[in-house]
Amino acid sequence: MCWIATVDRSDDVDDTRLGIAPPQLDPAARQTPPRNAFRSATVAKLDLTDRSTILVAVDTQTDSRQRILTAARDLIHARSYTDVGVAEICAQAGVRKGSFYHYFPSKRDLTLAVLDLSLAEAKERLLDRAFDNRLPPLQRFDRLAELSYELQKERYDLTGRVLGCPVGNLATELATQDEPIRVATACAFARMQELIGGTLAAAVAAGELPEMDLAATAQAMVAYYEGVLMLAKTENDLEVIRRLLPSLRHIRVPKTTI
Amino acid sequence: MCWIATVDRSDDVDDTRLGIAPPQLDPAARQTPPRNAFRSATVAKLDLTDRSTILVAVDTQTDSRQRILTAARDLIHARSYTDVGVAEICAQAGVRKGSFYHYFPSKRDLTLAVLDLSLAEAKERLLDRAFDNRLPPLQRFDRLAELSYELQKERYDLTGRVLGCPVGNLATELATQDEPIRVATACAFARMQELIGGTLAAAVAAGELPEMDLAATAQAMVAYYEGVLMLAKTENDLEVIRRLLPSLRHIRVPKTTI
DNA sequence: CACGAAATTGACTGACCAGTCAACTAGTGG
DNA sequence: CCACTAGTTGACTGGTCAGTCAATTTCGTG
Repeated sequence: MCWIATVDRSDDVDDTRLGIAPPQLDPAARQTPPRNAFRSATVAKLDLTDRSTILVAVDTQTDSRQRILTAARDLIHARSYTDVGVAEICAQAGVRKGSFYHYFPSKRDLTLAVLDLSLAEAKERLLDRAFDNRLPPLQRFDRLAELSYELQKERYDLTGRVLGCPVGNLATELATQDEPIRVATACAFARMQELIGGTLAAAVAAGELPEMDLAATAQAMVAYYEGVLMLAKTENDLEVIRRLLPSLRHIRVPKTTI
Repeated sequence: MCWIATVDRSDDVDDTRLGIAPPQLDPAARQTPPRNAFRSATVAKLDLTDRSTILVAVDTQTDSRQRILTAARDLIHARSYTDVGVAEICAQAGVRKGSFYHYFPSKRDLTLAVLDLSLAEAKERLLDRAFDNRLPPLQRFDRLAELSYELQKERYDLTGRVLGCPVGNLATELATQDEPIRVATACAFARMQELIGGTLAAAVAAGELPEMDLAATAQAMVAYYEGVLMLAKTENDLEVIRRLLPSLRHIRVPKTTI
């Protein structure tokens, strides 16, 4: 669904990607915005040669789903899955319960979607930046430690608490009770392990690190990473991260010799 | 409250400590056991010179409190604090709700008592045995890894699940929401850190380990330990413990040089 | 026996839980 | 106008929650 509006050129409009192909835009469409329309605006610079305005394509799809997701992500991260109810999530998202169940069949499905969202965010803001191939292998661990500290600090500044790792928190709370969530969190850890394993392999190939059990060392690093965040959360002290996480680079599991 | 009974000497009676001082024992007390009395027996070897029996002092205090404690310990360890209700704990303990609140003012107070119980058990079955002064320092970490595996296996054989560390589980779930529990779990971690720190100091003094930041290394080891248990729980795989935990001995945080 | 203390019971309180679903609203196209 | 689709509402269902507390039972002592 699409709607077109003209926006004065002086408006501060962000030039973002167009979610809808130009042929579907109808310049003659009505100009009154539908309910909630401006929540998901995307901008299309079309023909500007004889216009003084920018045409804006507005995706009328509501953003209720997204609001539910982000509300759930924040509440569950700050507390726990079981402690945060659907009613509270709806209240924070500004929707009613029926809307919630329109978008998510169950609380668990919402939480699996929250996990996907958290992973996407961690990928963009943490993993891709830390494990950038342009960085020397060992420096990636330092980068990981720095970025992790910064992200935890961000939440701390908002909430007054060290919140720990959203994946680790959910795994710890639910692994014994909810198999799909256990599997999803285990997959998340496995992905992080792969990234670390790739870095370790590069470092060994470059002669920067000695031979070792790569898979086990990568997994041990994931364990250490999660453990440090757990301790920082328990102490409610960001300095625990700063003090302990840089030593991630020294974690080693030697090859087993029979 | 105390009651005395004579027990035939051939009975297999454990020689344990006496909770009640001898002058309070009345040899003429009646010999019929009160309700639930045998649940909390303590043994007193008194005057045996002209007797063929052992006198047993039986504490008549009911064991309802203890049953509530152990029920809560098992349920909360297997699931989570928020997910286990008071009603369910009472059902498993075989008491009614009023009894629960007779012994514990609140669910949180129960959980603090559960933490104390878990710590006492960990001290007896894990920490005192692993950190036995008769063991060479580095062997203590190996012993810690072995015993931890055995204890987790014990729960796994009963429940079909790797349950993780009860302290770490509670910390992760509740640190941001319940200050007394956060503090209690932080204290538990600090105690483990002290034991480890003492072992590290001994190893450094014996020339078995190089200089390092002792406090940070001990804390890093606690983090690694907890992280490994979390991963094993997430994977629901005891072998994760076997593969990763022995490397605990290699964790190092060097002294910071300015 | 009587009495006081300890222990137990369980109905009750006010609140919250995940999920259901008929009714309604909004938008689009014919 | 109507039909259809997408989205929203919120009362309802059957259940659970932590905690309260008067009544009852049990225990120990004199």
